[in-house]
Amino acid sequence: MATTAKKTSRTATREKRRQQLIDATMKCIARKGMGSTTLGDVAGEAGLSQGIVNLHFESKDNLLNETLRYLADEYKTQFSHAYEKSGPGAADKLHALMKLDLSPSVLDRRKVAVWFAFWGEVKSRPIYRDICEKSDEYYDEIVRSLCSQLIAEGDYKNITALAISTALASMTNGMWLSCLISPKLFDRQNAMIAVDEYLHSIFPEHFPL
Amino acid sequence: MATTAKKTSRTATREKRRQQLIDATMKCIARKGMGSTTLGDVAGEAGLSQGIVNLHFESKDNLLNETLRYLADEYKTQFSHAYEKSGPGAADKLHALMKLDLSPSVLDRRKVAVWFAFWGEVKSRPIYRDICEKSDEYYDEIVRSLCSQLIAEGDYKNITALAISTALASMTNGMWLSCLISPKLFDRQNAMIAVDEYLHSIFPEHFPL
Amino acid sequence: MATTAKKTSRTATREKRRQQLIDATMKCIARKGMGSTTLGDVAGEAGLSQGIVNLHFESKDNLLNETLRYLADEYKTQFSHAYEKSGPGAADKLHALMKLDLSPSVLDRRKVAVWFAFWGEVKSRPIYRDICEKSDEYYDEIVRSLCSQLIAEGDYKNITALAISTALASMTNGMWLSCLISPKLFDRQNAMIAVDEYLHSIFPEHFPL
Amino acid sequence: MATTAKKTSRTATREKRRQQLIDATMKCIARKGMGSTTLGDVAGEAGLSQGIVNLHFESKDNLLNETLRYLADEYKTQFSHAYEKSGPGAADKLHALMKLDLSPSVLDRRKVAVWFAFWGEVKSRPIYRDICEKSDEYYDEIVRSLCSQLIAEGDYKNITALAISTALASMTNGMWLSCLISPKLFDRQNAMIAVDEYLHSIFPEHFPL
DNA sequence: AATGAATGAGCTTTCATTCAT
DNA sequence: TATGAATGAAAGCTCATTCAT
Repeated sequence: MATTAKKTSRTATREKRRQQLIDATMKCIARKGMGSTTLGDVAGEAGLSQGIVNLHFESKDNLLNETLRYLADEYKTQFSHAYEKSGPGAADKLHALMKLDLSPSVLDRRKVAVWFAFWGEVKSRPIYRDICEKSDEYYDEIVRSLCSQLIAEGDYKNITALAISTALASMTNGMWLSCLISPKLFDRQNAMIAVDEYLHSIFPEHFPL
Repeated sequence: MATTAKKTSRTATREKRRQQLIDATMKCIARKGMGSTTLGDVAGEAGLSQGIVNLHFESKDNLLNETLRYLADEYKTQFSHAYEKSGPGAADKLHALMKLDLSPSVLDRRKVAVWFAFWGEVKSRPIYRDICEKSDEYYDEIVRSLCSQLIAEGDYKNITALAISTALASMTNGMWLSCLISPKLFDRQNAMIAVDEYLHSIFPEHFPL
Repeated sequence: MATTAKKTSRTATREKRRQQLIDATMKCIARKGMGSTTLGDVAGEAGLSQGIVNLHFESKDNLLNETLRYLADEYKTQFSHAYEKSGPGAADKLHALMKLDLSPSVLDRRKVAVWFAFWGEVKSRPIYRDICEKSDEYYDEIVRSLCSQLIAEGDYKNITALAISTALASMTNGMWLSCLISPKLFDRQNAMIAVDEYLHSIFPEHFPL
Repeated sequence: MATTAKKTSRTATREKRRQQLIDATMKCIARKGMGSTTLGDVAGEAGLSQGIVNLHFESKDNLLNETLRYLADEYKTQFSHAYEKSGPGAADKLHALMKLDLSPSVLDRRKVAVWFAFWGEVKSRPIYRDICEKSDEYYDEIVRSLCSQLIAEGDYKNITALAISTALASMTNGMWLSCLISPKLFDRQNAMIAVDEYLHSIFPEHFPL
């Protein structure tokens, strides 16, 4: 049953409007870049009027903060989901997480562009850093813990969970950059192969070819 | 060669000014971010007057293009230098290149911030993409060729040079991101260890522990 | 008279709302100044919703006009009351009126601030001028007539009622300004003394020390 | 000799530009009121472009502050001048000061409108209050001191210098209001007569009719 | 009658660019 | 070549007003 059926543009839940504007913001950033995205662009993209963003977000800065927060939350949700839904073993989970990072829903060039747009301002905007750092910490910790489990389970010597989780996280992020810069050249499959080979070479027992 | 010989004081000055302004631009971008860097900031950072940038670069867009070009050239120079100066073997060279990417002169948070600032606009500025892509291609090709050599030399099966070079390049780029976002947590040594472990696991003969 | 009799609850409500909004307007003007008072502020001060002012006053201009009219009416009421209630002689009445102008109910810094806020726009808003002028004329005429009476009654030479009423009216208005600008320094008693001394020096017979 | 003869509009002393803009600001405030004066109006009045005010004053607030400061300084200058130039006796000086307050150069309706525009915001803008208060204190002190001198010189009993100076200062300020509100009715001569009569009634020896 | 989300004109402010010196 | 005052387009933001509920 249609929840509340067709609503006119004048009435929408506060939350819905905010989400609509955040979506529009991401679209604009992906298309025009962060520096060239104006509140007018965002409003236009959402099919609403000039003042709408300030009405719902107070300021452009706040809109961008919220957009980044949404981006991080959204990723976290997918991450948690992938973690939960995957097979019970640490290897299954680790693989699922790597796969997620290279899946079309995450590694979408437009979405990646938005991430990079924010990363590009991280140094000069402490609040972006805070949000990204918190997000990364959460992610790193889980990956590291999975690596620790694998090390404990297998006969792996001379490797540290920290080094591996660092390598893995870095690798996928670096691949996002490749996708951004050389979309033509970038090959999702090859990327996945590179990850798989890495996993195999480190944890041959858990990740046979 | 004549070009590097004595230049007339006039062109020397001109070139010097441009470099001075590019340096100022990078400093500003690192400190304030790309979006907040104005031509006034750049001129001020260089200790010169308002109109100076337009005088030497015509437009802001052009200044930024030239700055990115400089950044890419500078990296290329260091890259070539590391390549030439390193031991004769492919393994030596590969290791030297990886080391370079994590060396303080390249992996400097301020410099990384500038790279990310440009990457953040790559999607919306084809010219940035062109510059970055060209740079990456050059780099990837050399790394891939080194990997190919190692594969040919050693008894490595089931691995492709492409996957490895992809992994390696991605890994260091991803590490730059960690340095940017979590400078406190980021550990250059651990990063190097992660790379070394990876190289060892892939090419155990060439990279013994 | 029917008008002041029982009103229908609807019109009563309507009148009450308008008064409530006028009161809120004066509070806002006193606190934030005329230039910074928004309809949102007024509605908020009244504990009502955004659109309420336009509903009851059509426009902001109209609200301000009505507020000034109310201010003038309110003063006129107090003025008339002071006039009627005071002793029968012209001297009594004149004194009562002067006293009123310096009484806490009239010379209240917040209220004075509102008067000055409107006076500040008098030059550019003919309607404000009209309202103020009408009010002043009424007031001046009565004071002048009282002065005339005193001159007729006493042995005062060489003075004109016009000059005196001008001086008196100006004096109290000027004192309002002192209260506005130097509330700490301003002394209501000293102000009254100044007026009394003036009256005594002009009309020694009617205003003995 | 022409100082620097005709200059183009593009080049003017910083100080001159600022003054030009302050003049334009006063004109605009007098004509349109403070609330309706935009930076565009001011720039237009000065025959310059949009951004000019922010270039020279940083912000609108600052422009207004500086305008009030100028207004106060200008008055102080005229005041000091009148004080110095007048006859040696306290009576001469006092009379000169009163006359100044009613002279066309001070009591000009446009200028008065500007004063009232600022006074209208005094309550809500502490900085305006500061400026006005400082100005008033200076003025009051001199007038009071002149009154004290007259009291000492003459055979005047039962009057305090404070009460008189309060009355005098208030009177002229109040007359400004009359001029603002009822320019048609307001009569400079009658105003001066009112002041003179007052002075005569208080200090008959010093101010004979 | 009352609400409050939405509008859009108009404001202040910023800043790349121009240009007289 | 360099300066820096001036320009003016464009941005973010405010707010009186409208209107569906």
